[in-house]
Parts: sequence; structure tokens; C-alpha cells
Amino acid sequence: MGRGRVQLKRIENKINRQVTFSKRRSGLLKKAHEISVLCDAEVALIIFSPRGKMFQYATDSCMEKILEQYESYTYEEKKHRTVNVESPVSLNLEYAKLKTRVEVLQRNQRHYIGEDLDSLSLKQLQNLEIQLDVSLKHIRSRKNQLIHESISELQKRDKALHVQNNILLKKVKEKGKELAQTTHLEQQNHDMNSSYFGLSQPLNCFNISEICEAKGDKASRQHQSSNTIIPPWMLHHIRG
Amino acid sequence: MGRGRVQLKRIENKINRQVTFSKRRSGLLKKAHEISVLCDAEVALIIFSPRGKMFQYATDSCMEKILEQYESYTYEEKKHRTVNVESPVSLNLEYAKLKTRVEVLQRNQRHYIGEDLDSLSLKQLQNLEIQLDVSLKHIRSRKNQLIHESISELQKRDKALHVQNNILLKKVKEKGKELAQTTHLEQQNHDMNSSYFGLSQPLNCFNISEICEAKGDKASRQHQSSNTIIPPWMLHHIRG
DNA sequence: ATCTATTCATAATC
DNA sequence: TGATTATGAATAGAT
Repeated sequence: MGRGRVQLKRIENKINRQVTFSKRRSGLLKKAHEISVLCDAEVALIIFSPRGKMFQYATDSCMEKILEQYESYTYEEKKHRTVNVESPVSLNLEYAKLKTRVEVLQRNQRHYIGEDLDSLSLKQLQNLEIQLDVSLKHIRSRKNQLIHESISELQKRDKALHVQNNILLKKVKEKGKELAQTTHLEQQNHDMNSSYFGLSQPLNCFNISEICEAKGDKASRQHQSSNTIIPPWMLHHIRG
Repeated sequence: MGRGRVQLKRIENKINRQVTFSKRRSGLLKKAHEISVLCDAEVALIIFSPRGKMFQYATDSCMEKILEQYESYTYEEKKHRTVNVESPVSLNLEYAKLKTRVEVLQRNQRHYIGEDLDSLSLKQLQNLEIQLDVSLKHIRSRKNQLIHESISELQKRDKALHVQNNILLKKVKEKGKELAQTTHLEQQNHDMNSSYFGLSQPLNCFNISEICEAKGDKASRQHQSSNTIIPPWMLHHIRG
């Protein structure tokens, strides 16, 4: 860029080096910000000038949070194994780090539940809003998945009950025939009609909840309430 | 760069966002390396993709060293004072407690951002959904408040500028009259027209952001981008 | 992944 | 420092 190709080696001229540092630094910060916004990435950028002056960029102005993420990403195992053996001096350090982490997490949590919002900038509020919208999408999607699973499970049960019902029906008929050989025909017919309990309501699953509750245990926590978004029998079914 | 100007806002198309992330990430890492070599600077760059994958660059491959520098630059006092007084025995216990707390908080946090939902029951998912709906209500309400505040503040400024402008206009006219007593009328009219600089753009605050950047520190993270949902000058205004 | 038309960043210069 | 400009880089969109 600029007049002439640049070689990737230390710029010897002190003035040029300083100027280039200043220019490229702002360029780098800008690009860090851009990728952060454009691609929804979290970026932490720290630059020390040769003289030790610091410059930084962090997505959402939250450097600590990103550094914590880095630590947990890199040193996950190391921490858990080493801490207990090390000298109390470093334990102090680890403890301090953890405490900071807890503070950060707690602050975030309060933001996620819509509290302490006064400390957030408009930008941060917007990011939070976008994040929660995404979260809700995931949550609803997962909910639907569970519901669909439970429905197909119930349909399977329904089928099984049908089969069983048919078998029972056949047995009843057989018994009927046997009886016919020892009693009058009119008596036989009367029995048939009153003992037929079969397929008139095969898909009315709502009554299943009563069956489940009769079984006792966890099912009884879900009381009948046809006004909730999800019928309670479905909840029970998923828990089992 | 590329076909067409780029807007500084989240790329909505998932594929494009991912591709751009990949391209810009390598660009950013390259530039971080370049400034490090060319200008003898120390650079630490950490990037998390939206899905949590990490990428990093550090001068001399020594991330920890640079992060320590950062910590000492920022938190010099804070850490060293708080912890050293406690007894080492209870410290271990406290540390374990904290660790558990961190784990719980982390798990919750993942739920809030819509991850790890498989471990939740339907009931829990519903509670989460309700919670996040409430959160979003609060967040949007707070956002609106901030926006309204900033608008009325700007209106106040606008008014003040109008008043000032009118005063200046009067003064100009007075000067004009004075001049009329010593010069020809045509000369007077000419002055009037050319020195009037009044109300054509009373609300153009965009240059304020540049003033803030000149002040250094945190303000410089917000770069000029007239294409974000909220103009940067408004963001700054609210932060200040 | 590869290829271009564009826009961007910036080295040199003032 | 700050602005300008010629030039090489980066990259968005298409393939």
C-alpha cells in the first residue's frame, strides 16, 4: 500500500517507524472494530508501542470478559490440575482471577435478566437485544422439537393401544362364540353390545393424562390445566 | 474494498457473514503481525467467532506475557490488595466454592445465550423463554429512554444554537446599518449576504466524534460509521 | 477456492 | 502533526 511495496522487516528510520506505527495502529483498531460489528465476533486487541504506551480495542468495551474467555479456552485443563498443588501465593492470584470472573458473570447475568441496564450504553443494549432475540429463537426451536418428539411418541402409543384393543376385541368375540354354544342367541347379542369398549375415541389423547396420573409418582405434579401453552400431559410425557 | 461500499453493521446473511469473517480474520491477523514487525510493537489479538471458536495472534507467540502487561497496566492496585490478607486454609475452601459458583454461572449464561438447551426440560425452557421476554421488554424500554433523552438533549442544543444565531444575525444587521452611515447602500447589501452563515445545518453533530477521538482513551473505540442503526454521534452523546 | 472490480489503507511527500 | 496523492492491498460479490 502506498508508494512502493513494503518489506516485512523492522523500519529502521525512527521517524518513519513512529509515523507508520501511528497510521497502522488506527487502521488495525478500525479493522478490529469492523470485523467485530460485521461478523458478530468478539475481538480483543492490545498494542504496546515500543516505548510501552498501550492502545486497546475490545468488542463491547469489555476487555476483561474476552480475556477471561481466552483463559478458559486455553488453560482449561491446566488450571484444574495445577492449582491444588501450587504454592499459596499463586493460589491467591487464581482466587483473584476467579473472583473477577464471578463478578463479570454476575454482571452479565443481571443484564440477561433485564436488570442493571442503566450501566449499559445504547450500543451495548442493542447487542444485548440482538443476543436475546437469537437466544429466544433457539429456545423456541428446541421447545418445538421436544413437543414434536412427544407427539410422535404419543402416536406410537396410540397405535399400540389400537393393536391391543383389536386383540382384546377378538378375544371377546371368541368368548362370545363359546358362550353361544351353551346359551341362547339373544343373550349372546346383549353381552356383545355392552362389553364393547373399543375404538370410538382412539385419538383423544387428553384422557391419557388420567391414566398417567393413576400410575402415581411424578405425573401427579402436573395437574389438569387446559389453559397453559402446552398441555400438562405432554409435559409429563417428556419428563418420563 | 471489493464490489460496493460496505456498511458498518452486522451482515445478516449467515453465509456471507461467515465468509467475510474468515477473510477479514486472516487480514486482521496479517496486519497485526505486520505492525508488530515493522514498528517493533507488541501486539496481542484474540478473536472469537460467533460460535466461540478462537483465533489469536501474539508478538513472539507470547500471549500471556502481553496479557500480563495489560493487566499490570490496568489493574495495578486492585488485585494485589484484596486477597493477601486471608488465611491460606480457608482460601482453598473459598476457592472451591468460587469455582462451583463460576460453573453454575457459566451454565446459566450459556442458557441465556441459547446454547446447551438439550439439558433443559420443556418446563425449564418455558421459564427461560418467559424470562427472556421480560428481559427484552426492559431492554427495549431502557433503549427508548436513552434515545428519547438524547433527542431532547439535541433539541435543546438546537434551540440554543438558533438563539445564538439570531443574536449574531442581529449584530450583523447592526454592523450593516453602521456601515450604511459611512458607505454606499449597495456595498452594505453585499456584506449582508456573504456573512450570513445561519441555520442551514443546525443539527450536524457528526464532527463531535472526532473531537472525542482526539481525547484518546475509550472514546477512540467508536469509529465513524454513519451507517450503523444509531449514528455514532448519538452513541457518544449518550455515553458522555 | 479462485477471480476481479472496487474500495481502502497507507508510504511518500509536502 | 495534518493533508494529499499515487499506489499496492484487501476484499465483496460472483463464479
